[in-house]
Order: sequence, then C-alpha cells, then structure tokens
Amino acid sequence: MTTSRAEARRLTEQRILDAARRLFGEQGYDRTTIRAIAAAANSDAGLVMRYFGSKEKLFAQVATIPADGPITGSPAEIAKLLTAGLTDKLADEPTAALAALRSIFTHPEAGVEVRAAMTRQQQQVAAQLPGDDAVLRAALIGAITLGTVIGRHLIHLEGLATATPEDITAAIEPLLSHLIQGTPTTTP
Amino acid sequence: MTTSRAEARRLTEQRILDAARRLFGEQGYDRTTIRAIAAAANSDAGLVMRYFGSKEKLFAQVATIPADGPITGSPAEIAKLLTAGLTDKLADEPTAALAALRSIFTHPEAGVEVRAAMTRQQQQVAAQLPGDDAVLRAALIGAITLGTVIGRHLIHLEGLATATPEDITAAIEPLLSHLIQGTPTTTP
DNA sequence: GTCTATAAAGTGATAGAC
DNA sequence: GTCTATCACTTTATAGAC
Repeated sequence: MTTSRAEARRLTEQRILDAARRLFGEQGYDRTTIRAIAAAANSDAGLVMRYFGSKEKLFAQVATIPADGPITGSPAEIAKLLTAGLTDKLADEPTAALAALRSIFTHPEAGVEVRAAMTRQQQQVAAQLPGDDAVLRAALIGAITLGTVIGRHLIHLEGLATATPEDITAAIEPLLSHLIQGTPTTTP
Repeated sequence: MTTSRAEARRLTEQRILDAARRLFGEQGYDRTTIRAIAAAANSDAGLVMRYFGSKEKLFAQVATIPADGPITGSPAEIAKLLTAGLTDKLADEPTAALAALRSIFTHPEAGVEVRAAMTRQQQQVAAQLPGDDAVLRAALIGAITLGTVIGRHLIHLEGLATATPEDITAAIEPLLSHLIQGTPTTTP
C-alpha cells in the first residue's frame, strides 16, 4: 500500500477525468457543475480547479471526437470503411464523443469540435465521389451517421436503441452505397 | 394611435414570445436568460415573469414540435408524404422546432418533446411497412430526417446549408423509398 | 400596465489553512 | 497533496413603487 504522493495525484486526476467525461456526457456542459464532478470523483471543487485550471479546460480535455482513419479507395472500399466506422460508433457508448455531442448545440466549443470532425470526414469522402452533387451526398452520409448515433445513444429511439450494431449497419449499408455511387439520371 | 391597455399588453406579450422563441432557438434553454429575452423584447424581466409565471412555462409555450399530418397509404404515398414533410422542415427555419431541438440534449422537457414527436411518427410509419425489421427501418427514416435537419439548420454543414430543399429531398427520396419497401433478401 | 429593488440560491474561481 | 472558506458574480423569482 505504498502510494507515493505523485502517484496519488495521478490517481485523483484520473478519477476526476473519468467523472467529468461521464457527467458532461450525461448532462452537457452547462448543467454539469465543478462541484458535482468533484463529488463524483470523491474529491473537491478546489482540487479540480487546481489541476485543470478551469471548467472550460477540463471540458476540452475530455470532450473530444476521436478522428476516424483515412477513408479512401474504390467506391466499394469507401462503403466498407464507412460502415465499419458506423458499427464502431454504435457498439459501445463512446463516452468522450457523447460529452461533445450532448453539448454540441449549447456549448460553442463543442459545436466547433463536432463540426470540424464532420467536415474533415465529409471533405475526404466528397473528393472521391463521382457526380457534381458529391458534396451534398457526402454531407448526407454524415447526416445519416449523426442521426443514427444520436438516435441510438442520446434519444434512445425505439428500434435503434435495442438492435445490434450489425443489424443497424446492415440496414444502412445499401443507403450509403447508393449515395456513394451517385444517382444515375434515369430518363423516365 | 388609440392602443387600449388590453391591446398594449397583448402586443408586449407577443414581442416577448417572439424574442423567447428566437433566443431559445439560438442559444438553448440554459444559456438564454429571462433578462436577455426581456431586453430583446424591449421589456423587462419582471414583466416576463408576471406574464408567463416562470422561465420553464415560457419555454414550454414557444418550444414545440408541430405535429406532422397523418402518414398513411400505399408505400408510394408514404414516400411522398415523408419527402413532402422533409421539404417543409428544410425550407424555412422552423423557429419553434429549433428552440426545442437545440435544447434536446440538455433540457429534459425539450428531450421528451422531441422524442414524443419522433416516436409518434415512427410508430405510425412502422405499422405500415412490410418486413420484420419495420421498427428499425422506421427509426432510420426518423434518424435520417433528424440528421438532415440538424445538419442544415443547426450545424450548417457544407452542402446541406446551401442546397435548395428540393435538391436535398431529391437526393434523399430514393433512400426513403428503399427503407419503405424493405430489403428483399437477395441470394448472392 | 410597467419597471425598479431586492431576495435567495447557486455558480466558477481564489486564497490559504491543514 | 488535500480541502475549507470565501469572493464576486449571475441567475430566477418576488414585492412593491410609479
């Protein structure tokens, strides 16, 4: 039971980070108080401030959207990468991302974080899609992903909250493929 | 210039409601203060409280999701109704809905409001879809709608924010049709 | 009908005792 | 290293003057 002072500090710091991620994800930035975080981490508000400087900085440290890997290749490969990424996002609660996601509409910094992550992926995808409405279709791919993740993890929509990630992805895959290939203008 | 007292009151009340709808829609519930609403309505905080009782009640009055008409008929008719509804939601900023939408993740009451509206439509649609995964597909229709509206009005995603509602709907229509008809299990 | 003054409670942040 | 006490500020909500 020899916890050095430095190690003890590292541990409390970690407990605070975990509690902050969880609470920010559950209630959003504004409704989560430093006091509540401290209490959940079995610590106190003073320490939280001392370690992380401000509520804002603590939020920035725990509310991050993990960047997806590069999305490139043939249309079929792109489809595969996108569905794989979606399955990931649906599988286990992405705690850090949820913290950013939940605050996206009310906290400016969370907004730019999510927007940046989405734009990053969208531009990457759009560059490889055929057709002159590639940007719109890439945006729709992002919108579908966003709507599905929100529907499952934040709104808990019946049908999305309970189904397995594989079932959901299977139902979405054809939609993504359609968007990737582009709409051939069929003459009526 | 004969504005009776009753009429004057009605006018200020309306100004307050308009300002509240706008500010709640722009900043969400928590970040919008009664003082700010009063200022935007050229009134004062005391009056706002006097007229509406509490911030909560004022929010409940202005943050509502307008119910869509009944969605029923043949698969083709359902598709038509859904795309028409989507075009509406994309056309002009749905101020009242945005107020509820922006607070959906941080304000409990806004959450149930949006969730109720989505579940209502989802159950209606699911009941008319073929296949044993009808609930999931109906949920996906809702998720796509939600993601698209959010991407356009709240995140202002490149490609979604600028395109015309008709262009967006045209790109989404085939996806909805696919979900409505159900995935015939094609043997490979 | 309208607005000022203030109460009561909670917030992020700081200083300093242990 | 940890925690208590407190500051300075903002919030909703209320009472009452004009």
